[in-house]
Amino acid sequence: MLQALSHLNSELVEEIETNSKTQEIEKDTEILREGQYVKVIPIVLNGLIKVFTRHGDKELLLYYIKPNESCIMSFSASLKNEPSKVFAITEENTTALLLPADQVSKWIKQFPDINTLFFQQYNLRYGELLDTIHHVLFDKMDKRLYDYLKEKVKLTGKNPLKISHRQIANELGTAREVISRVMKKLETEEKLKQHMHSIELL
Amino acid sequence: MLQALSHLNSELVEEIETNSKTQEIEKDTEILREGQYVKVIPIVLNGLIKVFTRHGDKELLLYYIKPNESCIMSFSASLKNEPSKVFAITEENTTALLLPADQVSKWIKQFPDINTLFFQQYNLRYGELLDTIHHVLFDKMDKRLYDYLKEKVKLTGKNPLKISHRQIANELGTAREVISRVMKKLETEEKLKQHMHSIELL
DNA sequence: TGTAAGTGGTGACCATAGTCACTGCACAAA
DNA sequence: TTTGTGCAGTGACTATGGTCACCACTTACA
Repeated sequence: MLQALSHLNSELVEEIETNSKTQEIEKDTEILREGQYVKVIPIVLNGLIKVFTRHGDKELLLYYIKPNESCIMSFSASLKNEPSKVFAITEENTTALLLPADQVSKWIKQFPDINTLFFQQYNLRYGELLDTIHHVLFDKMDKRLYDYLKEKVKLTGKNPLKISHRQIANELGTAREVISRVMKKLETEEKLKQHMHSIELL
Repeated sequence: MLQALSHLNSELVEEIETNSKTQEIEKDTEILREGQYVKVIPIVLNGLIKVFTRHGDKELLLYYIKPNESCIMSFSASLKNEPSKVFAITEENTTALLLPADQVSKWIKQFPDINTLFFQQYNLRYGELLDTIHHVLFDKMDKRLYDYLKEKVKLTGKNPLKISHRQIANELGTAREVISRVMKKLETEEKLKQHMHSIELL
């Protein structure tokens, strides 16, 4: 049985399993475009989905959807039949369980248990957005970059990371040159602090 | 009957009315402190609640809870018995309906209809946080200040606004001097544009 | 093998806004 | 009247980071 659903009513789990389909999604697939209407709620089984926002040609990473989490904001969007305000893209090859939005509305009434799970997911995203705000407003680039790299290594399990300065700049909403500069600064600083040697690029 | 609840099951409305109490809260009352555990979910009947976050001695306005809205994040916090990550303060004299958190958990299972309302509230807050992120990261101070003033006039219905530069600076997460400067710049600019004359301070 | 595209490094410059220090002003309490 | 307190205005300085121009290096592929 699916671990993500392990604490739910078995009747509901059966419903979910018969009405949803598991899908393999290749790395770097855009699965949600801003302004798009949402018809499925994905639950990540494994892999990693990146959620971000855009403004002109600047982007900003909002958070990742990790295994056993769902992209709950899809659901809100689907509820009001509103277009999405964010983008989502697979950061790794990802397997996801796709719940049809209309079914989910039904299940919610039929199996109120599922709500606890949904509320938790909402809460999680709210907290992550709040963290993002703190980073953007209160932290300098050096701290933002350092935290970003640490998080990335932790999430992907990859070290060295395979990512270009340009990509990093996008995700942090800044320019490539800035990343170059700050990266260099971090490297020299961190040699002293004995931290940085555990994170490498390329 | 309460307008906020008008589209709910009448049995539920009765439950709510007998188990919740309406409370008058005076302007400038701190109703939620960061790190506090949450036991009631307020629904604003009239007045205005300001929700903000803090980092050191810097603050940032996140959003307002307007009449017929609820502070849904309280609920998430109460669910996991987690401390709150934000602050809330009444911006005006406010009347709120206080739903006991433990009762709400029960109602959710008993009256699944209430979920639609909750999900909508979540969605609203998520969207507002996203807007806040956009303002902070993508907009310059002049635009941020202008939008802030417009919004404030709209919400409070007061013009001229009674608010000090210091307060504005707090809510925008910047310094008083910056507000002074930008305010002056806006005033001269806006005389030309024929916009600003509709918003005044003091 | 030569060319194009992508990547990173770097110096110079600029704009925004955060900080500091000080002024003047209004109002209220002593 | 004097004094204290809070608010606003302002010039000077600084720091951060965004922008521009350009170079060097690698890789792919035509």
